[in-house]
Amino acid sequence: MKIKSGTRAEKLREAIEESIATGTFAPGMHLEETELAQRFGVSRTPLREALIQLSSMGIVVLRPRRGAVVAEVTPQRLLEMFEVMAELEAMCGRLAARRMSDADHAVLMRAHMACEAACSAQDPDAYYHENEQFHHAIYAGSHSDFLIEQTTAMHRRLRPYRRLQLRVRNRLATSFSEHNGIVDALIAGDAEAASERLRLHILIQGERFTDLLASLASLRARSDAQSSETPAPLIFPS
Amino acid sequence: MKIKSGTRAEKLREAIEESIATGTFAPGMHLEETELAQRFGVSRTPLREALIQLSSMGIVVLRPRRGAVVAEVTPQRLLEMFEVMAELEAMCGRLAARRMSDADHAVLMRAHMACEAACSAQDPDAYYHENEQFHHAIYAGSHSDFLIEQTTAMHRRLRPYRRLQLRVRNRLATSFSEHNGIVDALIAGDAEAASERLRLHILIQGERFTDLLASLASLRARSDAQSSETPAPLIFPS
DNA sequence: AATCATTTTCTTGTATACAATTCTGCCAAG
DNA sequence: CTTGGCAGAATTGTATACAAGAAAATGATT
Repeated sequence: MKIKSGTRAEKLREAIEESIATGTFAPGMHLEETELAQRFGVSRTPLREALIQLSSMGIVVLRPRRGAVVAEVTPQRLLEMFEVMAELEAMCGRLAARRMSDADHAVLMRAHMACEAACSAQDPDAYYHENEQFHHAIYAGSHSDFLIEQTTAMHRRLRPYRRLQLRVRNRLATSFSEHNGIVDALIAGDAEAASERLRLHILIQGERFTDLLASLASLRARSDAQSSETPAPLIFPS
Repeated sequence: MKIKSGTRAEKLREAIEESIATGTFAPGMHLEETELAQRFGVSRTPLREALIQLSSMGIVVLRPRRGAVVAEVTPQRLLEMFEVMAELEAMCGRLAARRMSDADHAVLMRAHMACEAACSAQDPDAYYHENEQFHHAIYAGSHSDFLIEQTTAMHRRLRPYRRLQLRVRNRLATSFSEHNGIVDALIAGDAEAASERLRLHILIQGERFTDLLASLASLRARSDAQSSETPAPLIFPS
């Protein structure tokens, strides 16, 4: 059992991050320090520190003397994020194929089986969770601490989008079948196959998701008449 | 001419970053808020905000209630950082080979020529600067804003190590000859060649540098007798 | 009526004051 | 000599107060 590590700024960061991920704070929304501080029952000092952290993570944009706004993510940018993610995961896979121990394999297989169960049960929420374990097992298998950190951070940043993705028709079964190929390559120690299959696994998610967002955006644009100055449509899961 | 954008926390971050890069603040050193605030002539508030930013960048480690220390980078970790950097640059190269416009090519060639001049003049400082322009031209050529951001951030983080690297014998000439191959692949639009050559270009730097550090570390270990608890040798350019 | 200048208000940036926790040094007991 | 606990000091975390810049509102001028 882990004791929570205090420092309100830390908890605030998580709370605000959550609010953004769930759409309570919509993209483009202006985050006023005084108002947020009141809402969370703290002073402005820890709140500012939380905002600075979120800014470093790219989740909010902090312009000097002009306050903080929730970062807006265009479909184009989201695609670029998934492309980078695909490259990082591919790298994890390449190293993991060469470096995973028997114990690592066991952890991977356990996560893989759990994915299979969730897939059979048609349970997207369970699959979402087990899928995270599965991918993290691969990151860990790379045995490169720095790579693990970078990839985990990126994974976290894309989390809300991934989650939405799993709800589209047949995605669970397709995803699991892709996992099968990835596991085979990793167990066989085939670095190039593991790398390439992971890259595709992620790229496909990104492309599908970007398509989804683009169609949503065009739908919205049609209903919005001519809303004057929104240079790039703001997109985020509900 | 650009006006500097106020906010002391921002300037503080740069100042501290510089002090760490130049070794004034050595790895493992405890950064005391009150003392630093006095030294820079500001209060603790903007100083803390600067430390939080540096923590997000991985340059300092911030443990709750226990203060900030300059991050220690082991040779192992440094190698891992260069490996990730190599992958990012390779990705930039792959995209750039397909996407660079004539204008992009012109910018690249200008930087390449400047590198050649610095190389001929045996001027490491000039080469260091032109080399940055050269690599940034490739990042920009990828036309992926997110990738450009990530790669630039990583480049910045490795900057002090790169700089030291350029002083080893013949490295300038070797580096420039590698640049030649990269430019050829980019102009020819050969994505795989550009990607692979960039990956090697960076990996070689990382490996050489890690070797250098490891030998320095073992030298130090020998002279240090048995210094009790330094689990990983702290490494940073002077 | 529209536009520009000015003043007012509001928000952010910084400093200081206070609270809470951790580290240090000392003393005592084993 | 070591170990354990207990003040005291020192340092970090948070709140509040103040300063400075930006947005908003007001009024004067064309």
